[in-house]
Amino acid sequence: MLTRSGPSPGGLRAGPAGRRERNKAEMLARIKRAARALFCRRGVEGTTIRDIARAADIGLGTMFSYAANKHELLVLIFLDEVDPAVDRALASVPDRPLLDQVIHVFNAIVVHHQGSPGLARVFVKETPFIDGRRYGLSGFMTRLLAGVERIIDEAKLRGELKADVPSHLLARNLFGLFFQQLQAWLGPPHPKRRFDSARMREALELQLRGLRAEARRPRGTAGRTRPHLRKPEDITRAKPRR
Amino acid sequence: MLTRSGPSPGGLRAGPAGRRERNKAEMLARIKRAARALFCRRGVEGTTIRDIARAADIGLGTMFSYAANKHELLVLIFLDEVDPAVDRALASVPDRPLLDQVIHVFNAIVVHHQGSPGLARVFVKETPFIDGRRYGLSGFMTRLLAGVERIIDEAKLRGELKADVPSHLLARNLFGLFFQQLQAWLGPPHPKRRFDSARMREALELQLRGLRAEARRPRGTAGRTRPHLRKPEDITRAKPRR
DNA sequence: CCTAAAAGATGAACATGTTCGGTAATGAAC
DNA sequence: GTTCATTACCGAACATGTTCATCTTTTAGG
Repeated sequence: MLTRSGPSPGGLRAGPAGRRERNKAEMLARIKRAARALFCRRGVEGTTIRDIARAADIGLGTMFSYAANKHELLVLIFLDEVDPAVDRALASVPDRPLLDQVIHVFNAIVVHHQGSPGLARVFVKETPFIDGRRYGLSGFMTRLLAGVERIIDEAKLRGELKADVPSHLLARNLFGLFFQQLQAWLGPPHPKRRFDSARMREALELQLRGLRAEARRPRGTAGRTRPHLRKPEDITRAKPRR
Repeated sequence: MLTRSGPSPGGLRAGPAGRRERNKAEMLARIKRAARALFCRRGVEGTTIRDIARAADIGLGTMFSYAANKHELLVLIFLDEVDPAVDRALASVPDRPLLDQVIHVFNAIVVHHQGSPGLARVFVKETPFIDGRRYGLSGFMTRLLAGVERIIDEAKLRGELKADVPSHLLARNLFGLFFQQLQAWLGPPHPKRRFDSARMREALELQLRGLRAEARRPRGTAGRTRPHLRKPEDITRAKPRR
């Protein structure tokens, strides 16, 4: 191994966290970078662990002390990107009806996945089946659901939603319906089809229907508190076409 | 291969569907029988394709002309059992509120899966990600959703549900919420936990809330058309405890 | 009956994920 | 500075899913 040079003769062992820690962190970063590049270029199944090890200049066996297996490695990488994307979305919830707000959050995930459907497919397949405590997936899910729950609570406060709706349960249901859409999109071996955001909106809308507060409505327009400002599809992303 | 004897000297080539067809069907049956037994005894991951081939007295390569891979073989087997179970459930929907009826159908799947959670785990994981057209999975899903839709329509007819609720969409949502519960049950690597039917009921109940018709109600008990006859949990299974 | 083409079955060979016993680097104790 | 225990790293060896060139059986045609 020429690149990973010797014990670095003199200076910089002053690192505060110890050489070992730093090496480990750097190595994990190198693995993730190499894996991400290869996964993107050749797909998940088209990439062997040997490829990743070679690209990261790391022994084959070492890979397995950083990720239990190939698929979990992908989850690890994806979470690194999805997690801040969701945080950003939660921090930028628009001032609109609850349905649009929830879709805004879920859309952060959809948009990210659209960048690499092949990888997202594996991610969505593996996510419910890995040990949540590892890789902070459990924390991610908790934060996401808590965020949705907060949005719901705020909708209650501004009188858009009935107060007796259990927020936690509703958050879980909404996410579940969203995840169903994700699976329907990425599940079948059609890497082509686009995510059907109109259909997701329908599904979420149906869950919300009847839960809306009925006070202060001028007429009887099916319970909607205020009118939508755009057509349903437009919320997806800036992209003006379609 | 001694058992699969020679060209059977004289008689029984009179088979109406041709020897070839019959052999193929019989072979598939043999594969499924052997695979099911081994999967049950040693688990999916603990069973190799070589094991199955040996048990079924079939060449290794032959396996792959009957099922594209090991997991799809499991789906094939499971569908054989789940499909009639669901049909039976759809044919025996009790005369009760919509929620109980839907749970009755979904419960057929839960009960079946409880018999072998290890296999069910793989089944639930793979199901959304295989080609639906193969193995009749697509037909199964269509029939299941159509059945739920029919139940919903009947609920509309007897005035339990608002007439403007899109039945098809509601059926999909209810199934999606059910499937989420399945994944939550079988997904994490805890083969122990039992299916949380109370939680499923909550989730489905929340989807149904507010969709119920409001006419003919004697008082204002949250829109329920008629009272439940038992406590919610009891619908799950005969088991009186809990 | 004989022959040829088509369909099916087969297992050796291959590819790749994963394990594990051995080796080297690191940090602590003295 | 030396010693020692701990941790990390490594890749050969293994296990197993999957492919494919070859052989066998079946069917159709003459």
